[in-house]
Amino acid sequence: MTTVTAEILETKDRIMDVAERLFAEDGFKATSLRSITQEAEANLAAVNYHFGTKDNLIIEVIRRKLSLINNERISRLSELQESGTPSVEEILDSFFRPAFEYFQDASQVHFLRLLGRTLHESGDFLHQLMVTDWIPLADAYIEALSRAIPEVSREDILWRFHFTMGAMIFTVSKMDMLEESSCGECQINGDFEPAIQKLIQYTSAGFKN
Amino acid sequence: MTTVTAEILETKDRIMDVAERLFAEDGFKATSLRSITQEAEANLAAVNYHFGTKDNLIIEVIRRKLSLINNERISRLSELQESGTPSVEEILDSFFRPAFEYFQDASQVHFLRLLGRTLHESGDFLHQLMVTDWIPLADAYIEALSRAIPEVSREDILWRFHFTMGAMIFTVSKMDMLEESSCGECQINGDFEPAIQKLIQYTSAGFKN
DNA sequence: ACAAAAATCATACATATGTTTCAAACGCGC
DNA sequence: GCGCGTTTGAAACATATGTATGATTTTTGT
Repeated sequence: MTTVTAEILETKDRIMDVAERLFAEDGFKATSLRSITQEAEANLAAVNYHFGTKDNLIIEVIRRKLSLINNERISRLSELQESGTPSVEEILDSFFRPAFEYFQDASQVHFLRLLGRTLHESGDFLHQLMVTDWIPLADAYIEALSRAIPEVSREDILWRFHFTMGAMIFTVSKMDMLEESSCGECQINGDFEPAIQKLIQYTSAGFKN
Repeated sequence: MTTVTAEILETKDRIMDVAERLFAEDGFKATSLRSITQEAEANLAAVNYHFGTKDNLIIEVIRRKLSLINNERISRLSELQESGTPSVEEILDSFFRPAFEYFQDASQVHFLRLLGRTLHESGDFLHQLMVTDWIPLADAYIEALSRAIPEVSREDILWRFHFTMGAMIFTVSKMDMLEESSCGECQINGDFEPAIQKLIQYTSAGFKN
């Protein structure tokens, strides 16, 4: 079956959706295939049928949306570079915004959280993702940033890019922390715009010394 | 036995040391008690005897050093505040430095990595640590930062403190990434001073807009 | 309508896990 | 040396896990 019924999602997609959320909430290792298939109303064997192994499942889960985000990043960065040398703010905007706004559906925040968690785990599957998906992207951005602030040494660019990743990842994966208790003022409510603005303001200031 | 033999560590300490490293390397859930006790040359039952449960083990592992770091932070912050209103740089220095330099032994970087990983996991034990150890500390620092830059709204202070945590955590838990491949220039070699300097420079610039 | 392919299902398998149990060994004060 | 609390030891328990296996149902192409 390759045609999609409008009402009911394919088993494969249901599994990926549930896996995405559960991996994000409880972590990769702590999430059992049984809890995934049960909630997805699929058979346990379905995950091995469609994905082979659990490792392959999370790889496909991450890649299906990360590739969209990263393609959008590259696309926007290229567009910026066509009309001159973009500013640090413009570069960072093209990096942050796709991650936040590509999925306006607030439920998709699970994916961002999963991404953040995964970057802090050291599984073998992560290394594969890094090499194929991350390093080329990072190189393009470091190059662009170097041109935007040539007075900053390449070593410092790398440090600050690293810091910036940390700020962004922590923000997306701990967004619920910001919404609760100690920070009643900063509500998100599915509107990421303030978060993006403040993140750009903070990180661009850090970049420009 | 409560007296410590100079040569040989107590079983309890050996278990904690190994657990700290393995939790940091592979994650909490992925690290089995058997792999810990085997490497610590202890019996499997020893962990349950000394710690009760696995959850309790990681709590004790984290707390034994985090409390030292946090006490040092509070101590340095208080000292700063005794002689006037400290600058953002001084405040952040008192926050970062204890985490990096409290353990000059380079092997203790495992603890920092564990701390970073743990903050991105959502176990029940984490919430307990947050309430008792983290929130009071964060409040003190947010208060100090508010006084250092009164022109910045409290909402922005919270956002920027959040970003700063992300930058720091990602740095300590991914320090090996900085040391390899894409960043041949930035070597650490057990000397955290450059990392601290660059982190302070970056985050203080972000704070001061 | 029918046969081939794709997908689903119940179930089994082998293993790994945290935890418990209870006996043996050990350390120390007397 | 002895007795007692503390610590270690080997093994068992109950359960959870990822994966594999065939049979069965559903879908698809013709």
